[in-house]
Amino acid sequence: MKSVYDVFRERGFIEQITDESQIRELLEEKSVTCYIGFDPTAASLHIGSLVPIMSLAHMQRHGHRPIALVGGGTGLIGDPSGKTEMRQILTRDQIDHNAECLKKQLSRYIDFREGGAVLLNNADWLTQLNYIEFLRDIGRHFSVNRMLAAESYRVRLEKGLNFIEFNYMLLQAYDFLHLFKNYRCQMQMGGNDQWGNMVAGIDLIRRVEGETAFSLTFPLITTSQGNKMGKTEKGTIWLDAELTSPYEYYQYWINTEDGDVARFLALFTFLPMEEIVAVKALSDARLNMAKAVLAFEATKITHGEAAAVAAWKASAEAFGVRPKEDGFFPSSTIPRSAEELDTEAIPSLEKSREALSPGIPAFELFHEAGLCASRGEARRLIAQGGGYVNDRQIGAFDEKIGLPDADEKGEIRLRKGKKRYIILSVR
RNA sequence: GGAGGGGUUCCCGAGCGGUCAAAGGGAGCAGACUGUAAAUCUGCCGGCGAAGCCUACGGAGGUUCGAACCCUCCCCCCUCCA
Repeated sequence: MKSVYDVFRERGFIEQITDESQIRELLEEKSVTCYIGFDPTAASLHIGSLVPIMSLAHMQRHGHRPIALVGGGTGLIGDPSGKTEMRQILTRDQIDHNAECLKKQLSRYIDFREGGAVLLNNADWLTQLNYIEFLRDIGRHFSVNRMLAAESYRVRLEKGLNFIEFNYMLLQAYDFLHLFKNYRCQMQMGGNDQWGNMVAGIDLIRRVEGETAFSLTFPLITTSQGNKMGKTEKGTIWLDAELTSPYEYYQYWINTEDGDVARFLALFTFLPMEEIVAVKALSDARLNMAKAVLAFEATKITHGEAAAVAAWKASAEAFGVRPKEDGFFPSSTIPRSAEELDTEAIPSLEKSREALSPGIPAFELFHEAGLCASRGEARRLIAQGGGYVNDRQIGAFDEKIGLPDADEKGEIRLRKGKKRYIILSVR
């Protein structure tokens, strides 16, 4: 059986790693406890956290013990990076609330039940620290000279760095030490920007405990366009179904750029690599089959099978079914035939008969349906030919939309451009 | 604490008394082309609207017929000196 190390390697999870051969051996031979920190700055995680999440899931699947660490302590100080943003000082209550939400969310991917993964909040120990003690016990192990030489600080030294930010490394290193002592956590994983902090933690553990710990960083995942993942017109793609519906989530993935499909399948699904490799042989429109599989599997992991099927049905209804060739991704549970498609998962809006019978000007409807941010935008959109009713281009911005436009199911399909649908149903 | 430089529309960044809803770029949206891809070209890109009005250039006042642009105070950021 493949070790989780091999899995990380072949699926593209590894950017940097401290001691490759030792880590490989360790992961092959025994159950290892590892941790990743998550910032509780919001009540939901987004796509940017998916790589860390998937890595923890892989760890658990291979018999290791993941710790998801919510950064409640650092959240109390406020993440000082990013000078344009106000330092958001979250209250303990907010942090606790967010931590609860994150736990619930992470439970979809990782099993936190007894004996499984562990969820911790570093506020539990960081807020208990005594400054003088901390300086004497921990601070003395850190060389300022060395910290200043670190790559992660060098950039900041030109732009300005305040003391809180400078301390961040110590706190994170202390977290690692704490987990090492109390949970025998030997490995930290995280984004590549965390490398310096992780190494500081390893260093601290060596100095205080005289033992060796490890770290592994993930590459910063960008699209082949060089963009950060998870940003669209509507903003962040969240993992919470309330914030980003499964349908939208599915749509995000199915719109993956050609060059990213195989890489994303490896990172964001559990499908076997042997099947993913086959994608490389696909090109042009046939590659779209793989995008559908990616979208389906990714949606399934985050929102469950039923939601994924609903998103698939709605997408197939709106955009047409993408054929799957026989033997294509046998491990995927994506629907293979299009029997009953429906539009249930497509965002919808209800309107009463009375409201619709006189007809509503198209631009007002587009605005109200949330397809356009303002009436002005809706006017422009329609004037430029980007507004459609039931796949018919709307001629004038104030064209009346009403009951005659409804089909036998009492549905009117509003569309913005090629991709965004809203179903208006007559109540 | 002292000296200097800054805070402009989603981001970067011009503007430095009227012609400024504010150049240019990026992002975004739409159209054409397509494969719900990319690239390319074109148009749009504060709100409400028929002219016009309203809200915007860190905050609060002031000078002016008129201020993003001048003055005063305040807040924040950066650089150098202590």
